[in-house]
Amino acid sequence: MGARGPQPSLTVERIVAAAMAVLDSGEAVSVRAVAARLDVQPNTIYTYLPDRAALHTAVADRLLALAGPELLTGRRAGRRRIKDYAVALRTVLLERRGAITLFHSAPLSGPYARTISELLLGTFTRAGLSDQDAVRAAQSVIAYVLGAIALSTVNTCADARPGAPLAAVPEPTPIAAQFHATWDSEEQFCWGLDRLLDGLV
Amino acid sequence: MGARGPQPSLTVERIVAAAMAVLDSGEAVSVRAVAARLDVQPNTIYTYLPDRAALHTAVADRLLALAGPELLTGRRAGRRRIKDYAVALRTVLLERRGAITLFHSAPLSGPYARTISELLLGTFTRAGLSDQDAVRAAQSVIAYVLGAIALSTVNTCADARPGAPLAAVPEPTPIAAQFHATWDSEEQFCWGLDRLLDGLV
DNA sequence: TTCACATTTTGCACGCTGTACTGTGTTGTT
DNA sequence: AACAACACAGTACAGCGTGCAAAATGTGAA
Repeated sequence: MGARGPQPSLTVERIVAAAMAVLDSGEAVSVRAVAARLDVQPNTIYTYLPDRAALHTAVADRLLALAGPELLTGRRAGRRRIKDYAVALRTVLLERRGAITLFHSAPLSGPYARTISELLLGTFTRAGLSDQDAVRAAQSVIAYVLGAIALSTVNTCADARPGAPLAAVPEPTPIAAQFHATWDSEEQFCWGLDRLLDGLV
Repeated sequence: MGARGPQPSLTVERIVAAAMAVLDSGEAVSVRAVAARLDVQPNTIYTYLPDRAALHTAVADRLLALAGPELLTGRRAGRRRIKDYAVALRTVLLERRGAITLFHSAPLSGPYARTISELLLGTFTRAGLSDQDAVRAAQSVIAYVLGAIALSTVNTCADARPGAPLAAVPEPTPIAAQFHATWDSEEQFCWGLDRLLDGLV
């Protein structure tokens, strides 16, 4: 039965690994860049993955795994577990330029994404929330975490630009200056996450 | 002094308006699409804006304005104002495919972004928060709102794809099915925002 | 052993993107 | 009238995702 034709030279696994290498090297995760790293024509990728979005989904899933889903298990308090994983994910994503954008061009449908959803849901139901509220809580946490990371990268990448601000901007209030200076602080990230969790559990 | 050379045929204002028209028509906001709508060569845009990121920043700022910053003022409770504006922004961004992505490729440095920052900060300080906590609270709210909208669009756009899931996925728990079905619900959005605000004020 | 066929991989191509460079024409200032 | 500043077009390049046809390659059946 089955496998006629030349032996496949790649696997999805190897493609994702190459994509991770591309990401680590600072380049964008394009189909062509990944193919080049595998010494293969770009089209070959399409034998294993339907399109670029699938590639992005797979890499995003790998990043979720890299952050260490095991942090979401164990005997510590559920709240502590969530914070640990969120901080680890933040680190993983901020260390790689362009990593967070993968989450915007591809759905969270990979196996690790599902695992993490389940773990989050379990944590919240064990904390006493109803099924529906657990769903809402988990989605809220994910929204906050990914949103915060996205804003942090967007605003820190941009401050390198000296550019003219398009329109005359009035004096930034002292408090507003502080506002724009602290986007990428881990402490800020944790503070907001703690306040959200205050409302959840 | 000043304006030598031929009279400019465009303004940043007209460019942003054209970009909004492009966005409303469902196309992506590319330099070329905007230029085409203005019956102008793509390069002409660069006379008025330094690069694509600046265009995106300007359009993102316009979207923030379209949501109605006046919702953030007035005599109603601060919490209510925040919720009203967040819901309006959500609607504005979800109505336009690709709108949220503008916030990921461009910094929030436009005048309306600053205005909204100030209004948020004012709301939180008036609620009794210290300057530092107001900064943190405002950033947290922005992170949640933009993150939730991003996840909502990513996951609803993707469900249209029938595609193979890359790897054998086990039975989705009933609760997990619910999880993936409610990404784009306004009620879910408000619930999470309420919980966050519970922790903030 | 030979043939047919399924399957991978390639080569080529198309249309799209952002944007750098060069030249041309218009304008206000000297 | 000459000049300098400026807007704009034309051309071009390198990159992107990906569709399609042909070639290479291996296995199962005859």
